Amino acid sequence: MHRTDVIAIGELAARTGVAVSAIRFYEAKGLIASLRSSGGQRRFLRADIRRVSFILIAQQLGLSLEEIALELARLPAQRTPNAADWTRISTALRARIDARISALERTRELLDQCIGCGCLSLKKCGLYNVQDKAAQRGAGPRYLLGDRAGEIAEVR
Amino acid sequence: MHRTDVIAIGELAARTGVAVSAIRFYEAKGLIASLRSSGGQRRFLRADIRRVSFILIAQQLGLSLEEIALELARLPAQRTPNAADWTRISTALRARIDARISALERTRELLDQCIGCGCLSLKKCGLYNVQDKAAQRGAGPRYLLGDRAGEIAEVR
DNA sequence: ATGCAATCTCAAGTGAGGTTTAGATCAATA
DNA sequence: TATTGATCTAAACCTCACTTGAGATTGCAT
Repeated sequence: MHRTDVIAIGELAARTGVAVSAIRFYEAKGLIASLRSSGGQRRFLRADIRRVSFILIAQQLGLSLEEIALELARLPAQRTPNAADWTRISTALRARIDARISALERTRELLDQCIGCGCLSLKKCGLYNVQDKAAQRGAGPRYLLGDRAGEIAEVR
Repeated sequence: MHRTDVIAIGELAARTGVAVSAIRFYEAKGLIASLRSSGGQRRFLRADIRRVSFILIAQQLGLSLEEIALELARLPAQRTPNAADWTRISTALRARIDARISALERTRELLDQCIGCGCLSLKKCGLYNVQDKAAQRGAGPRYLLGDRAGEIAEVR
């Protein structure tokens, strides 16, 4: 039983290593919620420390704040997530990690083929016939291509 | 020996899958250079297809355009890079890929430990200290995220 | 010679993920 | 009680990596 069951924004910041401004930003984006003191200051539940921690971890795995918000929406807001909550969510993260590793391994394989021949075609040694075939894809926001690490940039 | 030894910006765009505007942007940032036609239109060398391909690959590996510019600055600008050039640079990329894979595997291991214990507690969870800043795509001050990822309580 | 797509420049806009600033108010200590 | 640090809101600003728009010019094909 803690003396204070809610914490101020500064303490949440200190406990998570996140700037106060970022916490307000996360709240504005709907990733966390706050109560208010009589004077209008934010008060957070202790469970929010873990929610913010989750945001940081998920960010490191490449999820956007929007994607993180979707995951967090499935967590209980009013209590500390329990083992079942965490298992569900961390299993989803694991799939994400696996996918990234696979993509990187594929890229590495393709690159290895290139290191020998000096081409960057990422195809089987197209050093002298780079000019074949026209291109496939038009423009588009690069961030949309994020999950396709191995497919990009094949010179055709 | 080719009929056209230089190509227009549209062809470079088509051959790399990058938008014309992005190519102009890369040139403005000094990642690639162009000749000009008598009328002032950009003309690129065929080698620039590979330079642009390199930009895309390096981006996938989490390098910023500024970092990529540094690598590209070590490539010959006025001739097609030879096998030795590409071997040096692609070997550097390979090291980068290896590092990212290792980091992700470490993260996965920590996550696996967490999927049974249900912890999301800062001090105990190794995930909290994982540094994989390059995992993100898209814009934003990623370097700040990375710099802060391991620190605790940077509050002003 | 004409038409039209491609290209040009320069400026401004976009979106993610925040930070900074300004001026005002709150809340815990001396 | 007075003060001082923490917090408040709103809006502006920031970087990165581009895209979009406007208005003018170029260059290839009929």
